[in-house]
Amino acid sequence: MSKPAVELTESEWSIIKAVWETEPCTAPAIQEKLFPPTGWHYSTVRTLMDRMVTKGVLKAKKTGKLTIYQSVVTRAQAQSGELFYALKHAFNGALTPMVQCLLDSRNLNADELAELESLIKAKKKSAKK
Amino acid sequence: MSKPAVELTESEWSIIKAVWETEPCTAPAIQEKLFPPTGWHYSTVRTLMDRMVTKGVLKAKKTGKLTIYQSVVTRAQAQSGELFYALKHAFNGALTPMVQCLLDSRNLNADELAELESLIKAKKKSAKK
DNA sequence: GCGGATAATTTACAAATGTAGATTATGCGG
DNA sequence: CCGCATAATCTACATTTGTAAATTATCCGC
Repeated sequence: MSKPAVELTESEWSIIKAVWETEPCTAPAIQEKLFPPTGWHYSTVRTLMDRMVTKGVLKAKKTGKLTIYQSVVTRAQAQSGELFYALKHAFNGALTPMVQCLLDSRNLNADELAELESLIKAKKKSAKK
Repeated sequence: MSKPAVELTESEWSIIKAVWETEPCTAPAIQEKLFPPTGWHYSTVRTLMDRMVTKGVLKAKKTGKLTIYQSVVTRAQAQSGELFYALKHAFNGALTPMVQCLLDSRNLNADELAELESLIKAKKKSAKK
């Protein structure tokens, strides 16, 4: 029952996003992929990834000389974790103010607003069972 | 133009929330208020608050032997910062998936959904100018 | 079987964060 | 004016995070 609540640092987010796009994958592959935006060297990436294995957000399996990594948490889980963190700390768990803040802090055009509206409509429907 | 993007740790969130409720206030007052939930001692609270002054999220003014603290960032600013952080890292800046995740990860009842809907309606109206 | 290329391992170190004890200063009530 | 209660300051230390160099292991092609 208990979902240990995924919490990722900024660097870890970079890593896990790259992993999701490539897994199963090796550290060198991730390093190469992340080098342009981050400039991280291999040992940096490797250290981060191994720490993430320790934390249980990635898993590693050794095959010959290569270590193959995979994610343990899904993107949705990690997203939820991040969102809950914000909801809990910044909004004391209150959803409406959070959405209000979202609406206020970005300049949404009519299309976007319409899209959000339809998301809610859809949710209403599915909840009504 | 530049809003330096407020970023708070979990402990800092606790502190600043207490400050918002009490300011202007002293460190002992905040410590007392936070002791029940956190168990933090005076020096802990004090250290955190002084670090937050350094970061520019609180300001302090000495009056006699007392140091009086006030927030520099508003609740709304801090909330935006937290939300943006999540939006940027977990959702690559895409609003719709974020809202989708919000809708999915909590069991919202019809009332709540209606409330969200009306928030959006209101926003549409104000945006249409 | 050997040398390179590639990957892994080990070790390091600074900054940030979480937590607080020990020491010192200070204002107020008697 | 002195002692006490309270607050402040200073110092400390462990853990986590960010970053990486140096060293070592290992496979693959020649």
